[in-house]
Amino acid sequence: MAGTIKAIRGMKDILPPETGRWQLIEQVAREVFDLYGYQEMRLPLLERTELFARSIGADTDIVAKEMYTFADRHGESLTLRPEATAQVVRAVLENRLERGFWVKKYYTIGPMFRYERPQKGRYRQFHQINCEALGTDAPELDAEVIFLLVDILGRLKIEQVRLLINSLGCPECQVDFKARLSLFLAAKEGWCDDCRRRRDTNPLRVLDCKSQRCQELLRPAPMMRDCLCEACAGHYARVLELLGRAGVAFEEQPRLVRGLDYYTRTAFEVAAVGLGSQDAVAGGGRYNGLARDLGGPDLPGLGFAIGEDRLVEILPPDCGQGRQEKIFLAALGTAAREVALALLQELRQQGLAGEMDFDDRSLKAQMSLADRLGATYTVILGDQELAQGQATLRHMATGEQEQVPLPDLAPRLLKR
RNA sequence: GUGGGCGUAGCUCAGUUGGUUAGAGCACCGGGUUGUGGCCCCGGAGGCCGCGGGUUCAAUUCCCGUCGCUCACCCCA
Repeated sequence: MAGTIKAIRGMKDILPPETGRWQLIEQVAREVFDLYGYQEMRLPLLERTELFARSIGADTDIVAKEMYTFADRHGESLTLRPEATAQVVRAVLENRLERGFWVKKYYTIGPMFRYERPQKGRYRQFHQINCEALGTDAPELDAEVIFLLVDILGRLKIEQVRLLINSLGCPECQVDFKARLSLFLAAKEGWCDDCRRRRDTNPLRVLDCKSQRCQELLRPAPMMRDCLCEACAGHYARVLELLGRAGVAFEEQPRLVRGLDYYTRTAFEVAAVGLGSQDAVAGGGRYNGLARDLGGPDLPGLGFAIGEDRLVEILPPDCGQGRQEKIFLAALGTAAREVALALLQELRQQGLAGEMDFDDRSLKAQMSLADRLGATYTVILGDQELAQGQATLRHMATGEQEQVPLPDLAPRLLKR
């Protein structure tokens, strides 16, 4: 329609029946979170810009060119959240939730915003299911978080995914590694334009360049694995061991790096087929220094985000179709409508879904409506039925009909 | 930010080597059943052929621009 207002670029309406798939995903996720001891947080969409600049890293693509940032009416710089982790940590610190010796486990579900060029699986408003666990550096927690993620995907019958894992080490390992990597990169020629740029800005990113030429050149490059300090190496080995014992299939991906600066040690990603180039359905890792970077105490933690939009895409097609039993009341005339409305309310109070038409349509039209709404039974109430204190009950699939006394109708329908 | 592809009915798409009333399928509305849905048959409604400019006697068609969608790069979930 020309001239009508349309949704803005990169943002889309999520409509039925697709909303059923979203509900299913969230329902399963909530069940699993509950099983693992997680509680929900509902957080603001807006935060101070500084929160993201300090946590994600001022030089990252997200902060440097993808955030929806603006000044509010008092001139304060605000940003629509591009991710949730920084915000969860902020909320934990602000509300003093980090106190106590146990592990704090939170999840949050909602929209995130990044000003990127939209494409398949990538929107400017997208939705994440976020898991964060804080309070210990124990590798068992890394394993448990990954179990949780695998559990959600498994219950949703998501097939054909790969769990990629790596360790990014601690800041000390990273300094060592970056130095060695930079020397290596500088000593070689033939890098693509992007990588020549990244050589200076973010050498780690060269590692997962998709250019075949660059990957060739990288073959003899130093590996993060070889730069891990003893503690980090031990931590990583233990995580892999625990995953293996639990029978969780994973692939070590020594080149896996993350685009957010706060990650340390364990980093992982779930890649799916059938999503085009934006194939990361979930990603996460450890962020032991994040709380401190945000002015808080030393609070190790890790988490992940599931890209809900992408998950919906790869969910088996028959999922989330919510086939609710329902009845339709076809009433003819004002008096019948009144009786029908009362009956309908009674059925609904008892938990049986039902609908009726209010616009005095023909029986034919009402039958057609009943069919479209997917009614299993239609109750026909007209003058004839009313006069006899009965209603006609029609089973839609078979077409069988019978006369039922009005008082017996509700019990009859509810009993089946 | 860069590059490719595509914009015709609500949806999926034909079509016009530039020419008079622009088509199909699905969906929608009505009729075939004055109180009975689906299937079938018949009929109907629904289009500034994305927008602006140019070429031309004539543009939905060719050219330029623009906007939008889309895929890829980049980046990430």
